[in-house]
Amino acid sequence: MNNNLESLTIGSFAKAAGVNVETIRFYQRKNLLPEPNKAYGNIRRYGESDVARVQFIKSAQMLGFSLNEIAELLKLEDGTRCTEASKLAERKLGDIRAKLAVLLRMETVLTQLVAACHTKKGNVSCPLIAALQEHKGVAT
Amino acid sequence: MNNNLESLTIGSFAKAAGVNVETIRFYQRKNLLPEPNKAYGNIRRYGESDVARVQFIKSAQMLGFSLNEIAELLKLEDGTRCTEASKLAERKLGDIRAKLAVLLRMETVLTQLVAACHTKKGNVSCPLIAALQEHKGVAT
DNA sequence: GTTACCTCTGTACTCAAGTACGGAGTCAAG
DNA sequence: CTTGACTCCGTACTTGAGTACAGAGGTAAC
Repeated sequence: MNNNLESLTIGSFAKAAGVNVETIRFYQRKNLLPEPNKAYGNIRRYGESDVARVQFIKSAQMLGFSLNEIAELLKLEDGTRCTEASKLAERKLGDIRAKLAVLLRMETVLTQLVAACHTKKGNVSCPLIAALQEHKGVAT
Repeated sequence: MNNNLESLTIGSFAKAAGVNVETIRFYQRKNLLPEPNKAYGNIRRYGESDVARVQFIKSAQMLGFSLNEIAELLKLEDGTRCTEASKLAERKLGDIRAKLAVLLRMETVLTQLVAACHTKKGNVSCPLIAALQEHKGVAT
């Protein structure tokens, strides 16, 4: 199950990670993925950890992080020195908590909307925008 | 405080919403914003609700929603018929909860990382990727 | 030892989401 | 009634994130 040796060619790697081969190459050019040293025959091999890394990139993208920001996050994984890492982590935590707050508010409002629809069965409008504004009432 | 009349020209509107004038026009072309009927002199006027709408778009973008997806979310706000709205809301809730789950996991891991750095003051590496993988162990 | 299917490198194309710009019209102040 | 700042409309350019493709080489199976 934990087959950790570098055994995948770029094609099967891409398939395993659920992306295009060209995407892999693109990430390598961007230094989001290390270019593995090519064993004999000029052909590169990849392992499970590379697959996980690509999936992480994709998850983070879904959350609105750009590839540059993801590169920062990956620096944490890659074990930068501690002070530096912790600075970075704290900044990223800020971003993440801000996103969490907005998403949570969206979730609440949508849940209420769905509930309202189910009970009232009438025309309901959704104060989605207003709900997201609430926190702004505090300080402008 | 709640100055709700349509009083802003596109320039002040853009400034109030924190975006470029061209962005406003672009959103209008994309039907993310209604084009207000131009009063005399061929010049359009905007109100507070338009500002809120643009800010909503920007928030949702930060969270990884595309403009097309945001258009869907805005349909909810705009009071579509209830059955339809509730279907859409439930789908979007799914998206949002998935994002929440990932963000929460990121938050946990980063928090731990920061704590570890502060106490150990040594070299700590961050199992960020591994942490995001955990849920995948259940069903592949 | 050739055939079919891979990989490698590099360059070019695409698509979403803006940004910039040119030329014409508008408006408020001086 | 002109000047400066703003708006309108349309088209073109830019940037981020890939995708596609051409031409050359590798490789495993027949």
